[in-house]
Amino acid sequence: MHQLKFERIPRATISRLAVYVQELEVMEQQGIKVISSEKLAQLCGVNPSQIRKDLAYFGEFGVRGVGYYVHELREAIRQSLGLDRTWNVVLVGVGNLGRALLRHNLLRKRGFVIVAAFDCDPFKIGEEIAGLEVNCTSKLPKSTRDMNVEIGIITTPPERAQRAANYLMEGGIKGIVNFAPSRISTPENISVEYVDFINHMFSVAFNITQKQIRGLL
Amino acid sequence: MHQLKFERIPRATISRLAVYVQELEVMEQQGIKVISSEKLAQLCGVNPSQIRKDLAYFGEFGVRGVGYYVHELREAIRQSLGLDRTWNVVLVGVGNLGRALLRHNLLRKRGFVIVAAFDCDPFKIGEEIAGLEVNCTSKLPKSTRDMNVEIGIITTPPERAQRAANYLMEGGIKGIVNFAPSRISTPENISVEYVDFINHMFSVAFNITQKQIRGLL
DNA sequence: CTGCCATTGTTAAAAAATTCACTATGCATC
DNA sequence: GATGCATAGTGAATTTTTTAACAATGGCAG
Ligand SMILES: NC(=O)c1ccc[n+]([C@@H]2O[C@H](COP(=O)([O-])OP(=O)(O)OC[C@H]3O[C@@H](n4cnc5c(N)ncnc54)[C@H](O)[C@@H]3O)[C@@H](O)[C@H]2O)c1
Ligand SMILES: NC(=O)c1ccc[n+]([C@@H]2O[C@H](COP(=O)([O-])OP(=O)(O)OC[C@H]3O[C@@H](n4cnc5c(N)ncnc54)[C@H](O)[C@@H]3O)[C@@H](O)[C@H]2O)c1
Repeated sequence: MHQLKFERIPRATISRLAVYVQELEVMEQQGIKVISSEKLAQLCGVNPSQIRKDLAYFGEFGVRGVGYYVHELREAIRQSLGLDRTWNVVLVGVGNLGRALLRHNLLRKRGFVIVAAFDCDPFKIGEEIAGLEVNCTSKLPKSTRDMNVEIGIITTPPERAQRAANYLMEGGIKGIVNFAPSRISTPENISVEYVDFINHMFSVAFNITQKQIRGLL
Repeated sequence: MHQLKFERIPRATISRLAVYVQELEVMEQQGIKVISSEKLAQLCGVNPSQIRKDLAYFGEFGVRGVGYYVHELREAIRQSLGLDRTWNVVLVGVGNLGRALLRHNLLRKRGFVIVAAFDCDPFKIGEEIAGLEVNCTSKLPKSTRDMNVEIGIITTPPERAQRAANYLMEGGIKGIVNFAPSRISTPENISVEYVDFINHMFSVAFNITQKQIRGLL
């Protein structure tokens, strides 16, 4: 009776589901078999209703009076999000951050496999990082088509992000995760996400300032 | 008549303000002197009312019939957020990501100065990165107090994040930006922000999947 | 097999955030 | 100095998201 809802799913829900998955994995490692929304909520720093609601978008995964089976819930979320498969990814801009991401194993663990890396700097082309050779950006469109890549990661300087995005789109990419602090323009059918860490710095600074101001009153 | 409002300011507003600042800086470099909420909204991918509302939390910065003076608006936002000063920051966990952040100059440009870096790996201690010597984590609490550090960045593996946070709190830190994918527990008076990039990967993957499902119907 | 307990799934209420629509006002022009 | 125009500021309406409350139900004890 549930199976597929046509409600729009809030962006914030996806964000939280990522957190749930992470916490569930830790529990699984610790051998915890069952968890209630109450306890999970506590660990994730959210409201228990919120968890039940988030999950309700996708189906019924719990057992009333018992809770959620940790392993099954994790699997259910992964499936719901379309993460129960491998996604081919390319990375554009092999600088400090690009290298860190290439060497990072969490992506692969989640099914995102970086199959190629590109840079426009001749000194970087040919270099090998994490078992991957850096290629010239001009080869990007053909490579991504040949390798059936669906997602592109941009880690170029901000003023180059649009150019990188254009290459990716030329290569038939369907989604972009942009780490550069600049907006890019793309047609409607491309999903774009911006990873911005400076806003978190702003937020912490602002909160500290606020508390100090409040404290003075 | 405005000066200080006691409304709670939405987290999302701060996030957008960071985007506005970035776009305003680009305009300033291009020599653009004045911008309307309409145009800025277009560049930032938001609604013009949203911009006016966001700014209204802090004051009146525009000129009716004209728009906003780019430089003044940028300054006004920076001031409103408490970014018109220098923030001393320390970083814990000098791995791939930690190094990338240490070498990154956007932080400094925004007034966040990393004054010390710590790691527990004896092979890393003593190494110099971006003009900063890596110190032993055991020295962290004393150092942060001595250097008047207010913000800590965590880039350790997730299972070490809590420990890193404890050291930071021992050092009298007021806010934490955690790049590790694990929740940390802290007393109320510490501001914590989680930088999570995997949820953006999830989101793009999910959106692509959704579109494909929709397309089939 | 019955009834109780715990905890989910869900509906309703509340709160928060966004967008709209309009009012106010600074600036330029005549 | 008055008039028109463009655009900011703002209160109200709308939409979205979160939280609370509770009815439904699986498991377990007796
Ligand atoms: N370093 C960090 O910790 C960090 C953190 C968050 C965000 N960022 C952002 O990520 C981006 C990269 O940061 P970084 O520190 O790695 O910078 P970087 O200068 O070290 O690396 C940028 C790389 O992109 C390459 N490049 C430039 N134009 C290109 C193009 N058109 N096509 C392909 N490659 C191109 C350069 O050759 C260079 O290798 C920046 O936008 C930065 O603001 C960095
Ligand atoms: N690499 C990336 O691109 C990336 C991106 C996003 C998030 N992250 C997250 O950031 C964190 C760091 O990632 P990484 O790739 O740099 O890992 P890494 O293993 O390269 O670096 C971790 C560093 O932390 C140090 N460390 C461990 N325990 C410590 C402790 N108790 N005190 C001080 N230092 C300690 C280690 O010695 C090591 O140098 C991880 O949690 C990762 O999930 C990484």
